[in-house]
Amino acid sequence: MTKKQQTAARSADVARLAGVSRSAVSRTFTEGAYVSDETRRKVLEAARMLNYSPNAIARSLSKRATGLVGIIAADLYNPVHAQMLEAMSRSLQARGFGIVLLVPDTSNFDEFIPRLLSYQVDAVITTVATLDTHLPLAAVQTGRPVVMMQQILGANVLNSVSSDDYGGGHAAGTLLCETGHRRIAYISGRSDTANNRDRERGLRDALAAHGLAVYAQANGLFTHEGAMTATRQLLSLSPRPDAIFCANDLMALAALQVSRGEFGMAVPDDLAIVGYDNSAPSMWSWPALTSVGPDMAEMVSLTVDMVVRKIATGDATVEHQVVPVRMVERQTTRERPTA
Amino acid sequence: MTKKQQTAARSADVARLAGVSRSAVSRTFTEGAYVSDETRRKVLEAARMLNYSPNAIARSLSKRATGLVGIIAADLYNPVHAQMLEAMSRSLQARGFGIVLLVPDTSNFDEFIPRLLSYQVDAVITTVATLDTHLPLAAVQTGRPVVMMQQILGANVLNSVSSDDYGGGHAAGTLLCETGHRRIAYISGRSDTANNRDRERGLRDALAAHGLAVYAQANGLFTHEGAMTATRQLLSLSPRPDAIFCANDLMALAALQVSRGEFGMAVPDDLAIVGYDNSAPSMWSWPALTSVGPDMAEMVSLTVDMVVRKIATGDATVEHQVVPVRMVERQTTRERPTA
DNA sequence: TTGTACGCGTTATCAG
DNA sequence: CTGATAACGCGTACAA
Repeated sequence: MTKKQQTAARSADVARLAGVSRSAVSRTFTEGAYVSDETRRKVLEAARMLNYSPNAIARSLSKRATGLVGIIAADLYNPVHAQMLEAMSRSLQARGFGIVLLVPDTSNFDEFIPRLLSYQVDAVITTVATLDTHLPLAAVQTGRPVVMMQQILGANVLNSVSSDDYGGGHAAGTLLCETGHRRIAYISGRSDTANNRDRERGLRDALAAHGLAVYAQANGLFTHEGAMTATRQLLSLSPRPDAIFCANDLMALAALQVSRGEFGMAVPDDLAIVGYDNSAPSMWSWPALTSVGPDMAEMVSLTVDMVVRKIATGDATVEHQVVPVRMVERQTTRERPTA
Repeated sequence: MTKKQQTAARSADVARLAGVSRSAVSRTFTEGAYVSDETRRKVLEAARMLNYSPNAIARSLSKRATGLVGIIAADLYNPVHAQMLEAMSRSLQARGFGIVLLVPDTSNFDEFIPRLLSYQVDAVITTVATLDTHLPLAAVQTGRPVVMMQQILGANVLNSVSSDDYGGGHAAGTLLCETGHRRIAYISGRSDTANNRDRERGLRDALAAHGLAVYAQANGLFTHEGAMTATRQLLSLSPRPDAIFCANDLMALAALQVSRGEFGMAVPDDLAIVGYDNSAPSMWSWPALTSVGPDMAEMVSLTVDMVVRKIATGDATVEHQVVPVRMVERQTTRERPTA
């Protein structure tokens, strides 16, 4: 049919076929440039025939902007991260940006950032809570906007859009107190994260307001496996806790599994469980998991807005946005007594 | 400390500082090029001082290769897709490639492929099972390697690395028959996918070999919500099925939830459930889900090998790789009688 | 409105 | 082994 096009058509080819200059072709494919309708028509016609589309790489070199946003993501086995990545990608794409994905490997973190930057991404978004601060900082030094979707300990000089971890922990503690629990345990996440620190603080303050302290605590490292061990520890206490708050849903599912499967406990009658993130799997378990978490769509929307704005304006001020969280009561907690 | 570098250093800057030519700088940063140790040392020194790293965009333009691989992914809420994306990214990065992620939106599928191609990716990998065939075909027309990690109906002209769906369905059917089930139901996935077609065929053939037919069937569309409805339908039959095979894990979790939560059934005593994919959540439920699925690492490895090889050699022959599946018996099926 | 000429930052080629 | 010079494909003053 068409001739075997070993090499793609360039703007020069289109120009020749349309009988115009290369500039005319360029302008036709540039938003808001002066081209007569007649010229534009001829160019588009020729472009269609040659199956031409502008080379974004060359365009980037000339415009000194790539229209690419770098996303640093990891732990995609955690549904909340996967969901965030997908939503972010959709939103960015809808705004005309492309995405360069970077999945850092714990071994060679440092090699990757330079590589990401070498692709001249216009901005960087990161969703990893345990990043070394010097990585995003390296990106910042190049003058690119960097937005973190997790607070990173000691990285206050970076833009961030995070959720109200303190409020979330507080809400969980309050719910458990108000539904009559007295021995409330906590399965924490990695202690080097602001997420864990703030959720824990919120929990403690809520319990204190009800005259309680955390009954017991174990570190689940944000992983399912870690939380299985942690749950076994906590449930070996005597008397057992009557409620567990977990710093994420993955760990709460582990607590559910262990308490029912290994200890034969009834949930929520013997043990109430509250997770964090309000991720999809919290709806998939039985009983379905009570969980507190942010409006993900809102977080993504704020982040993308911020990034796009900073790219456009070059605004270099540091901003911190915090989105509120919402408690979603499902089946792993008792119903609140009607006031 | 360092002077505010509004604009990044270029190779010319390094060359000037090192007292050499731009070519020398280029060669220093090019694998296996002739540079004297002395020159290299001077260049690296200057580069370090200026915090220089080569501009990959400019390099791409000149080399006519970007080192970028496009990945088309979607449905990241499905853990198996998220896991695959992460593993693929890691593997590709380890091989020196960067990743351009594309999350197609059902509305404007067609706009995205050209955009992906405009970034001159060296190859395209797709994990979406319901892609329109003309999209990957468009990529193929540009001469780039395209590898699909799902068989797409009617796309035999595209390279593929897929798992043995027929064998998986067959294994599930066989297991259920051998553990004494007689009323085996099937919750299918989207009927426009090869995945669903082959898993179903495998199931039917396995049952037939035991003198059975599928007791009942409902379409769960590969989604959790769809499967909840499907499960309700199936369990409303009288007599009820005594086993359900689901075309993915998400749907199996829904079956588990509904059968226990809404119908008060015991699993696996009243009802056996088998999922597909052997994804992470299959280990998180209680009882843990019996599931059949491929070795994901193997699939990723084969895919990346194929892509890298085809990029390097320009080999345009079409290949189909099929990786075997493995049945992982957990707690939602009875133990096999000891032979 | 159109075309010319130059620049974007790098690599490949080819003399030295 | 090194350095000048020409691509790579496109955007954009500038002059027409």
